[in-house]
Formats: sequence, structure tokens, C-alpha cells
Amino acid sequence: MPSDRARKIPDADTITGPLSESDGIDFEIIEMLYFAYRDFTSDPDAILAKFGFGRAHHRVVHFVNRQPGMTVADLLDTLRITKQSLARVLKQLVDSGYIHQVEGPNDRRQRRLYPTHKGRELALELARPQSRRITEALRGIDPEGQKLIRRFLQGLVDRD
Amino acid sequence: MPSDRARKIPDADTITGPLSESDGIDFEIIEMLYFAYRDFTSDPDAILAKFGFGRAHHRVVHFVNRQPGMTVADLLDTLRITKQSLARVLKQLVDSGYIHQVEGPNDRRQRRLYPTHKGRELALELARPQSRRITEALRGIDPEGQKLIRRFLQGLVDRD
DNA sequence: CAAATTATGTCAACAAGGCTGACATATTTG
DNA sequence: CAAATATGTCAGCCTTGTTGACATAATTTG
Repeated sequence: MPSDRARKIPDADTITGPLSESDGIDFEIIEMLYFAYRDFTSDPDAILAKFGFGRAHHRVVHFVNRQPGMTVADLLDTLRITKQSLARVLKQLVDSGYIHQVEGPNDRRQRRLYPTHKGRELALELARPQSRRITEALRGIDPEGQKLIRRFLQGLVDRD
Repeated sequence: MPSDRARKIPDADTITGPLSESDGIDFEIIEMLYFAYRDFTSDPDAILAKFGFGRAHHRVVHFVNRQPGMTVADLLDTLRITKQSLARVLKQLVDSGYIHQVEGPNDRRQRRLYPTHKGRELALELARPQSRRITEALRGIDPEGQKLIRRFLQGLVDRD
């Protein structure tokens, strides 16, 4: 049974006017960022599901491929998640042969992370649909405009 | 004890070269989108935590404020999540007085969703830091450039 | 060299927020 | 009246985040 919380008629504390740009806030871009990110991640998500992986695996595979030889500590800094969260997905990726661990050359406590061929291919397969989507979205925008877009995105990121 | 999976030396299946733009994929923008979205959501996340809410509550409060009177079905379409996922957070928001439900004027099965004053204020409080961040990122970009940025973001979204 | 620090791994437990599938109720529609 | 629709609800599962404590090996420091 539907809960009987619904009123027949709006009371004095029911707001009926939409929140809009008139409130001095750019809700349009806020929403576009939400929808853009949601759809941007949907393609890799679908691929990952076939492997029994999730978005967390994607991130690990991505960054290890971008910077082979990075340490576990580097990865924790980049992802800003806890050791435990990382450990779970990293272990799965190592066990299933997408990532290799190599003793640090100078510091033997370190586990330098490298993609295997399988890992490199997975990273590429995941990046391809995202790249396609970006190319499509940039179509008809000249290099100058593309520079502005990069500048904008970079501007959203926290500076350390 | 650290697992003994680390090799002393990279073997033949260990890739050491970084994945880069040379592979024909714009990894830079891919990463920027990840970092931008992560930081863009971090401000509201911090506020929500004080209320005992999460990102899911934010989305509901946001869209109900943007389109007061929307039905549960509308919201499910917008968020693309399941009824059950929505029910959990929506119930909390109704119970704690951020959202009112009103019987549909023509169809009494519907629950039209409206923000209360509290709900409107929460939506604004959450949007404010995001708006600030956007304004900051757009600084020095003329209206023409801003149009390009919107066009790009819109281009990333799936068209129905 | 002994002690402290560092890099990593691991265990147990918990929470948010996705999911599925089944089923119930009230209401509207054909 | 029967079927379809809008919503709610139950039980249970999964991923991925969290905390805190503790263990090991290796390096650094006093």
C-alpha cells in the first residue's frame, strides 16, 4: 500500500516554483556535468561488466597504464581512496593477469605496478568508446576552443 | 606479510611504456573529466555528510527543486536508477521534511514531488559551492567560449 | 647497531547506494 | 469489469567506499 503521506493540496510549506538561473546559479552547467559524466562512464561500465569488473578496476587499470612503474602509494594518492578499497580490486587485477608487481629497484618494500599485455589491451578497449565520445563532442570546435575546454575542466579540479 | 607475487625483474609480459596520446586517444581529457567530476562533487558531499545524507539525496533534492511537481516516474527516468534505490532516499527526504508529496491533480495514483522551504534551502546550499567552482573555472572565458563549453558537455550526453 | 619509520598487506566489520524479482494496493482506462 | 498503470514494499545480493587494528619486511635515523 502506498504510504498515506501525500497531501491532497499543497500547503504553505510547499514550494511550487522551479529553481532556476535566476537564483544566480548556473544550474544548467551543473546538470550537464552530471549527465555528461554519467553517460561518459556508461560505455566502459558495460565493457567491464563482461569481465566481472567494476568502475574501480577501470581506474586502477587506467592509471597503471598511464604511468607504468607507479607504486601502490602513488596510486592511493591519485585515487584518494583507502588502502583497503584499493587492495581488493588490485588483487583481482593482479590475480587475473592484468597487472604485474615488480620489486622496487632501490626500495625493495615497494611494489611497482605495470600492465601486462592483457592489461594494456583492456585499458585501450575501455578508453576507445570514451575517446570516440569526446571526439564526437569536439566536432566542429577549433583548436582554440578545445584549449578553452581543457582550461575549463582543469579549472574545476582542486589545486594542491 | 606482503604477498610474494612481486617479481624481481620485469618479464616479457611486463609493459613499461606509458599509454599516451600517441595511441590516438585523448587520455588527457579523459583524466580531466574524472578529476573534475571528483572534485566538483566533493563540496556538496561534505555538506551532505553533516545532514547524514549522501550523493543520492543530492540528486533527488536537486531535480525536485528544478522541476517541482514532477512524479516519481519522472524522477526514475531522469536518474536512471531503480524504484527501490530511489525509494530509500526519497523516503528519508520526505520523512525529514525536505520534500512533500501531493496527490496528482488529475491522476490520484501519482505522487507529485515538491520541495519544502527546507528542501529549497538545502538545494541552494549544495549548489552554491558548485556554482562558485564553475564561475572560477570560467573566469576569463568570454561568452563565446562558454557557449563552446556547454556545447561540448552536451555533446557527451547520450541523445535519446 | 638498535630503534623508529615507511611501504605494503590483511583482517573484521560496517555503510551507501546500486541491483533483481516478486508481490500488493489504489486508481485509471479500455 | 478486466487490464494496465503508478507507486510502494519486502528480501536479498553486489560493489566500493569507510575505519581501526595489527603484521611484516625493509629502510632510515640517532
